[in-house]
Amino acid sequence: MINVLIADDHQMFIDGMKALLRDLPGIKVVGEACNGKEAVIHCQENLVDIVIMDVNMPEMDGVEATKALFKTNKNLKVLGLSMHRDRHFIADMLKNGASGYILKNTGKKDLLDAIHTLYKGETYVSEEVNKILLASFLKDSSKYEVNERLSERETEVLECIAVGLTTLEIGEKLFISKNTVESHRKNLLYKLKAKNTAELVNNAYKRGLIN
Amino acid sequence: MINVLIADDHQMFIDGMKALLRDLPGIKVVGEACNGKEAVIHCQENLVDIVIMDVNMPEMDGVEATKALFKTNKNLKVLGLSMHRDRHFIADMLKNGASGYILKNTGKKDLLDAIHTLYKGETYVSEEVNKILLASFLKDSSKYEVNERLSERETEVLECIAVGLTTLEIGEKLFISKNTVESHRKNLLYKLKAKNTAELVNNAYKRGLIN
DNA sequence: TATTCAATCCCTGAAAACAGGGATATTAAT
DNA sequence: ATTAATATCCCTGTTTTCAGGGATTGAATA
Repeated sequence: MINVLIADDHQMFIDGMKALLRDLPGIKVVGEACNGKEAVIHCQENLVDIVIMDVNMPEMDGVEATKALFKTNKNLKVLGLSMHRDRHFIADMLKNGASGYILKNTGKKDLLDAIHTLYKGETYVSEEVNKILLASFLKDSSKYEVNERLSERETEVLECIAVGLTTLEIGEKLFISKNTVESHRKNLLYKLKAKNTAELVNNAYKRGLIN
Repeated sequence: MINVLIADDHQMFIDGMKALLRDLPGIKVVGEACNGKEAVIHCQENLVDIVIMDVNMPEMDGVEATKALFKTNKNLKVLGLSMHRDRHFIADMLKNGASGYILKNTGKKDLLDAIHTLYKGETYVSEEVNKILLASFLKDSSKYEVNERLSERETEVLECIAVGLTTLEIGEKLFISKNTVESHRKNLLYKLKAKNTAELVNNAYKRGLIN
């Protein structure tokens, strides 16, 4: 019997997934969580084999939750799940201990394949995810890799930018000079490969850095 | 027997929903659609009582699809569905013929309540949706209402802004003068109540105008 | 028919963002 | 001990956006 936990911030998705897995032999949904924190707590207190983990969640996102889970329990398998076909999420999840990744626009078959593959101790990525990873690899292999993970400060600045604050206003709010904010801005543009503020916010959404 | 069609752009959500409704007496999922266009076509060719319609979809969104469906078949009931708790979507759906609305963060119970209520010919909005509508009503009742619906052109410009094009570049791409683009920009800022480009993109995402 | 609305075009001046340098202190990792 | 990353601060000049006017056309609607 494979014990599965579902972590997603949309109850209806959880309910649907539970119904999907309900009648399947060998699979049992033993719990649900609407954010990363709940997922981690549940796994510490109960026996869970596989966590189906959405990446974008409030409180604690899927990447952080996976990292936390992997630290305490190496036997636990995490299956990453997201709407966005963004390579950074996929890479972050796999780097931090996830054993598989599928997109929400793939269907039931891929999900079941993934669960069974993970339970055997192997890695599963759906066909589309594989393409994304391959394309990403080919593009980056020759160049030096930029650390696209944002620092705490950068994330703060990003959030301020998104709600419409100007550089000066952000400086006042965070008690730093406007020059500093401009530096963070530059680094954000670089890291998120954006040409201007509009694209910055757009890319931040695409990567789920804002919700 | 209630014949249900599910329209959502995420296959996994459709599969989950199908599983959820599978074993229920009196309900039968007779079809699925991954965009508004498919939903409309399916309803023209098959007998459908209720369409569970996601708002954010490619090709043709839920609002447009509902409008189209309502023109040809008044007996058909549409249940609006979205992740975002944005009052504009809810209002747009209900104004254009939807008989109910629920959010994806509500669970199975609300969904079933909604389906049965709609089938009886009544209107259903979940508790949370009701709160949103009430708050919206209280806020707007005294003021004149701004038509926040974007024109086609404005939507085009919005999309260009989001991918990082400048006013000049947008003008070149859409074969209009930069002055015209600036006008659209101004109207967009006004309609989406944004102070600048960053907040504009942010609000557009929050309302699901970009995906 | 009159009016409203979308879409187009035009202008100016101020504010903000962007490109592009450079610099220092602290901390964490190699 | 050195390096790398983070966070901080500074400057200049150019480009872009924003706020604020105004105007015309055509289509749809009341």
